[in-house]
Amino acid sequence: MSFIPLLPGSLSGPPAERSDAARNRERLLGAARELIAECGADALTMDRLAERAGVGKGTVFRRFGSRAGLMMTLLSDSEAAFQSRFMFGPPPLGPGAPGLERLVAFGAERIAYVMEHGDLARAAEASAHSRYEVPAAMLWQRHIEHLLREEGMDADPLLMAMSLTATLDPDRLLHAVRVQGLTPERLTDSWRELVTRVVRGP
Amino acid sequence: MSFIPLLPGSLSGPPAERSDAARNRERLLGAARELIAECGADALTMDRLAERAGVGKGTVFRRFGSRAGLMMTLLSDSEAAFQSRFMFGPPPLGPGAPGLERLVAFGAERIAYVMEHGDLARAAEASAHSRYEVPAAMLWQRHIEHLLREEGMDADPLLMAMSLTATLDPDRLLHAVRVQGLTPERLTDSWRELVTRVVRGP
DNA sequence: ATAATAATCGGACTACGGTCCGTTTAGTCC
DNA sequence: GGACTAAACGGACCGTAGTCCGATTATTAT
Repeated sequence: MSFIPLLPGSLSGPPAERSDAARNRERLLGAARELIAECGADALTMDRLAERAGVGKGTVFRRFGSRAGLMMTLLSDSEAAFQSRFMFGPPPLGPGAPGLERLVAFGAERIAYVMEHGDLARAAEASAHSRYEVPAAMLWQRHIEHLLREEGMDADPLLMAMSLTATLDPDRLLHAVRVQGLTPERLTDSWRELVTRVVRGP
Repeated sequence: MSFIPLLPGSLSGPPAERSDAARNRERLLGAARELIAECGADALTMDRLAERAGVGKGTVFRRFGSRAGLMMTLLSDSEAAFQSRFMFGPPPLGPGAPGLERLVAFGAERIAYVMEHGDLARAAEASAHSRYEVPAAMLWQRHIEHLLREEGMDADPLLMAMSLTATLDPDRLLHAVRVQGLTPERLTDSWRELVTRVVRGP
């Protein structure tokens, strides 16, 4: 018998997850990916998901809280990868390059990210209350603010970061590309112009 | 008998509105204003509105198409006033002032507008499909684009206008003020900084 | 006035996100 | 193994936006 639990057991974290709960979470994530592959993220309803996964509707909501929460869970891997790239990865996205170059790279990567995971990202932030309190969104904004300060931005970096973040909103970007027919390259070029002008004061 | 109809009759416009339809539209608008005055725009549901106005639910939707359409109708007066102010009114908002000053004034007025009609504006653009194809929003964006060109903006004025428009999104502005506790003055100052930097290239 | 017609009306109906609560079951302690 | 407890389960239920279609009514021509 071991007195010391060998791995994530009862050490201060949430009291672990019951086995049936874990099993159902996997089932649900699998079913969600299937449905999205078949019909797209927009067509995924919580009822269909529950049916496909063979669980009750209540279970879906207990696991993910809301439709947006489910979408965030589905995105969490690529989201975490993105975060670690701009926080710890190689320049110009990661630390080591000048702030302006990092800002440009950040926008470019973010636009590419939205082009790839667009519908999911949109669905993930389409929550009724507060699309702006999603931890990921707050992190991006603080990151932009940090880079602005690093570049000597004197005029209210918080609000400048907010404006720049608004430019990268998935909903807007997807509309620009899918409805207006603009190319991602053009969006990226415009982002470069924008941040350059904002950083270099008038 | 008169061969020529004396007023808005059958002259090319929509074939006029039946009297009961007009009466019901007035009833509905009145009831909507009452409900909003009592409980706020967010608490206005189409069922309650129909009940208060004493009409069927179908009538509400035939008149306004959707909840967002109703909100747009409620806003149309102040919206039209705003539009004519920045298109034909006195400087610095209207023509006569330099483009940059007009841009600054536009943002300031828009922020004030959102502070006053915020919930309505948010509800009006919260339509499922395409919040960006609302005629009013497209007009603002083209106006900003026009002012940018006037100031000699060389770098993709259309997308720069899109970014600036994103900054003025009612949802974001309301969140900044009501949740984050920022003051409208601070938003206005930041807008001034932003457009100044964007217009004066690097 | 009457009939014909086309628009309007009303409310039952659907789809969806989200909640609630009585029932079941996994983990634990004896 | 058996009893106990807290968590998980499931699906009935709710509120809401939006649709549909048979019944109604304003309007116009005769």
